Amino acid sequence: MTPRSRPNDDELSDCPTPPRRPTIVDVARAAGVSTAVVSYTLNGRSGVSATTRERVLRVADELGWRPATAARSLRSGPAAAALVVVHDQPFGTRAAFPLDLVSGALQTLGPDTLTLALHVAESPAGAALLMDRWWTERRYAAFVVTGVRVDDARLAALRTLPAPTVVVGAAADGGPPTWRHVVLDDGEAFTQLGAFLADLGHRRIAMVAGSESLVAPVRRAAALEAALVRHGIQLRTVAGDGPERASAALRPLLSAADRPTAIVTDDDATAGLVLDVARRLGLGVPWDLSIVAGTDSPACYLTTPSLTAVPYPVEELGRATGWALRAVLGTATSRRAVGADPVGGVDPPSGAVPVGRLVVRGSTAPPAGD
Amino acid sequence: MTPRSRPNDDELSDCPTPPRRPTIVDVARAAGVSTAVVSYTLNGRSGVSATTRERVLRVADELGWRPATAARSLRSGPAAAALVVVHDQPFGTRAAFPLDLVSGALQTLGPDTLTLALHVAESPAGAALLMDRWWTERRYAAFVVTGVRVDDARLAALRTLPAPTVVVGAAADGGPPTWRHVVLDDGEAFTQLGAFLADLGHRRIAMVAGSESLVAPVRRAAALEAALVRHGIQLRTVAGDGPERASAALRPLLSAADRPTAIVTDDDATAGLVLDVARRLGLGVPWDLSIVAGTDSPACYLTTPSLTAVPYPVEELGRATGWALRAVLGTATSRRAVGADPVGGVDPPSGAVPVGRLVVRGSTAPPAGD
DNA sequence: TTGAAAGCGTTACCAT
DNA sequence: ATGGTAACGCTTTCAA
Repeated sequence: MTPRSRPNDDELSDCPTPPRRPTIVDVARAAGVSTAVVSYTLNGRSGVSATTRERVLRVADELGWRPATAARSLRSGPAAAALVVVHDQPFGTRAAFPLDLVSGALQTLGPDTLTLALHVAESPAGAALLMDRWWTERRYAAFVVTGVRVDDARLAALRTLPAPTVVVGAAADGGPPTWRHVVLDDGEAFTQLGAFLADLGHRRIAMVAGSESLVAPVRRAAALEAALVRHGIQLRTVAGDGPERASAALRPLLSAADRPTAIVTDDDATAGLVLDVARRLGLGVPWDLSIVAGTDSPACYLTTPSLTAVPYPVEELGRATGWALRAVLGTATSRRAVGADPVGGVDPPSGAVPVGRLVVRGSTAPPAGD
Repeated sequence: MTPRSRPNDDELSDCPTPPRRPTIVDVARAAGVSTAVVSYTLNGRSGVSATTRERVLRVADELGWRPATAARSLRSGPAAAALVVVHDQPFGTRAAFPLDLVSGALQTLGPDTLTLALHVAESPAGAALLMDRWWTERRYAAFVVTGVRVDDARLAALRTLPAPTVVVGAAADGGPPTWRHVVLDDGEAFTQLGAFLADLGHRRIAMVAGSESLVAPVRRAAALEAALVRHGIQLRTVAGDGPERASAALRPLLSAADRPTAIVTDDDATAGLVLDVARRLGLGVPWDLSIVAGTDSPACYLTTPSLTAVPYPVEELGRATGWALRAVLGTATSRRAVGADPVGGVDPPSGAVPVGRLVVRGSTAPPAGD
């Protein structure tokens, strides 16, 4: 019943060596069938009688058989995708984004279907280089790109490979047919935010913009500006990329006679900074100044007062990314079909991921003179 | 000169299909040598004449040859390690830790040598399951474990596999010979912190502890307590795992008549919370209350006043992790030798990673009655 | 329904 | 110094 471990195994030294993992050859021998039958069975394909299938599965289980990734990849191509995170600036508060995104993606990707690995690169160009290398080495079957830059070296590289790609948070279209876009409807959210501030009575509004090399912050600022214009308000924008630049810009802005009564930031950390600068200048929040963080996070309710913020549904973005990943691997010149059943909710991949309604906390109020 | 792409390629449909990547067979044919010579050349092994080597390298480069990961792994075992991050609670402020750690590890790991992938699991048990699976599937050659729990399912699993493992931030020893420990000398740092506070004149000191299921926070609290005992001070400790528990514990603590004059936290976010609660209670920081964050981060100088903090050298921890990874893969029943040259600094892997001196900012001062 | 055998791309051993 | 070739573990025709 117990098969000999290997035919060409030397008899002497099998005690100290760790026992070889069983292969389908072992399973086939133990089950008294050929390897083809085992392969068919283990991949759930038709053409195997029920009794044989059951016996093979039982034997495989008893032997503790597990597929060897490398052998499988050699024939069928890799069954993994990668997200290469660009580690430009030291990670700020939003640094958990990639981890949360992957966490969300796992909810729509079964753990068996397709695995999503995270890697780190120093720059977009470095990330592009890695993806190029890993694609030609057939290490990954697809890639996920987040934090898209204005002229992004990664997208340029992926376009020429061309590898199945999921682009998160950039434009809703473009790229080869093997690309999918996951978009966040933050334009809509910032439009609503504009209306919210205008309705509160604010007329002098400023935005501390995020990095102007990043696509999403630019889009968000534009959406807010457009919304305010519809209320006859002109948005003042100051550069806010990094704490130094932000506080340098904030001090004169908040000291001036016609200082804004409301300030919107692109991220949560900068909103905290605004709060700090305001306090140093003796401005009461929210009475003298309203503050809105453009990206909600746990840090937003740690401050005094807590910060009104635009939600940032990273997990849902991740779920959508999972769907998109299955889509590109279905579409693409893919080397292996993705598994059947989705794991998480039954959401079919719809349009943009909705942001949801502004989270109003203590940092916003009507302007003082109202 | 240009070799035919494949011998058994059908002649008709090679326009639309993406051209096959060249293999060493192609290189061998083009260079007029055998695949063995090509393999030896590309792996930089001796036994190939200089002229042949040069020709082979040139041809391989012209053809754009890249090794196929799967084929290589099939023979030599995987050349990648994985860090499975446990995503218990939503990632807070320290969430960037894994990313920064990997970033540091890349500095001692060449990109070609060994790649380090990041994955996410829902729980320690889930992570253990994944690592078990991926080890038996021969997907990864080694694993990195961070954020070690008191009874950690991951370590138990890794011990039985047994897989080469790098344990970051737990005890300095233990485990099979294929394990390496990367330890942070935060015990020393917290000892110094105790002396610092005592020297300032503080006598009533409290610590808002981190999660008691995590090894590192427990050790840090113990170090502080021991240091203070040597100064005749008894440390009061309150549970601080999560913002809710922390603020629930802080309010009565800071309202009491014998409230502490100094508070130490385990992490940065909790320190911000302490600052907030103190402010609401009308306590001036640092005059009425000194605050020290047990983990420095960019958030620590965003507050008013900025927070005195214990440094947290994650990148250096990462570099040490890189070294440890090379060590376990040298030691282990490893399936492939790790590459030769370290990339970053020439640091030989010494003892514990030093934390460095306390970063004194605005949140600490002698107690009021002094 | 099942078996035999040909790959997949690379490495390593044994001849030459 | 170089060539031939057998693994590595799995998938997938093609026959039986």
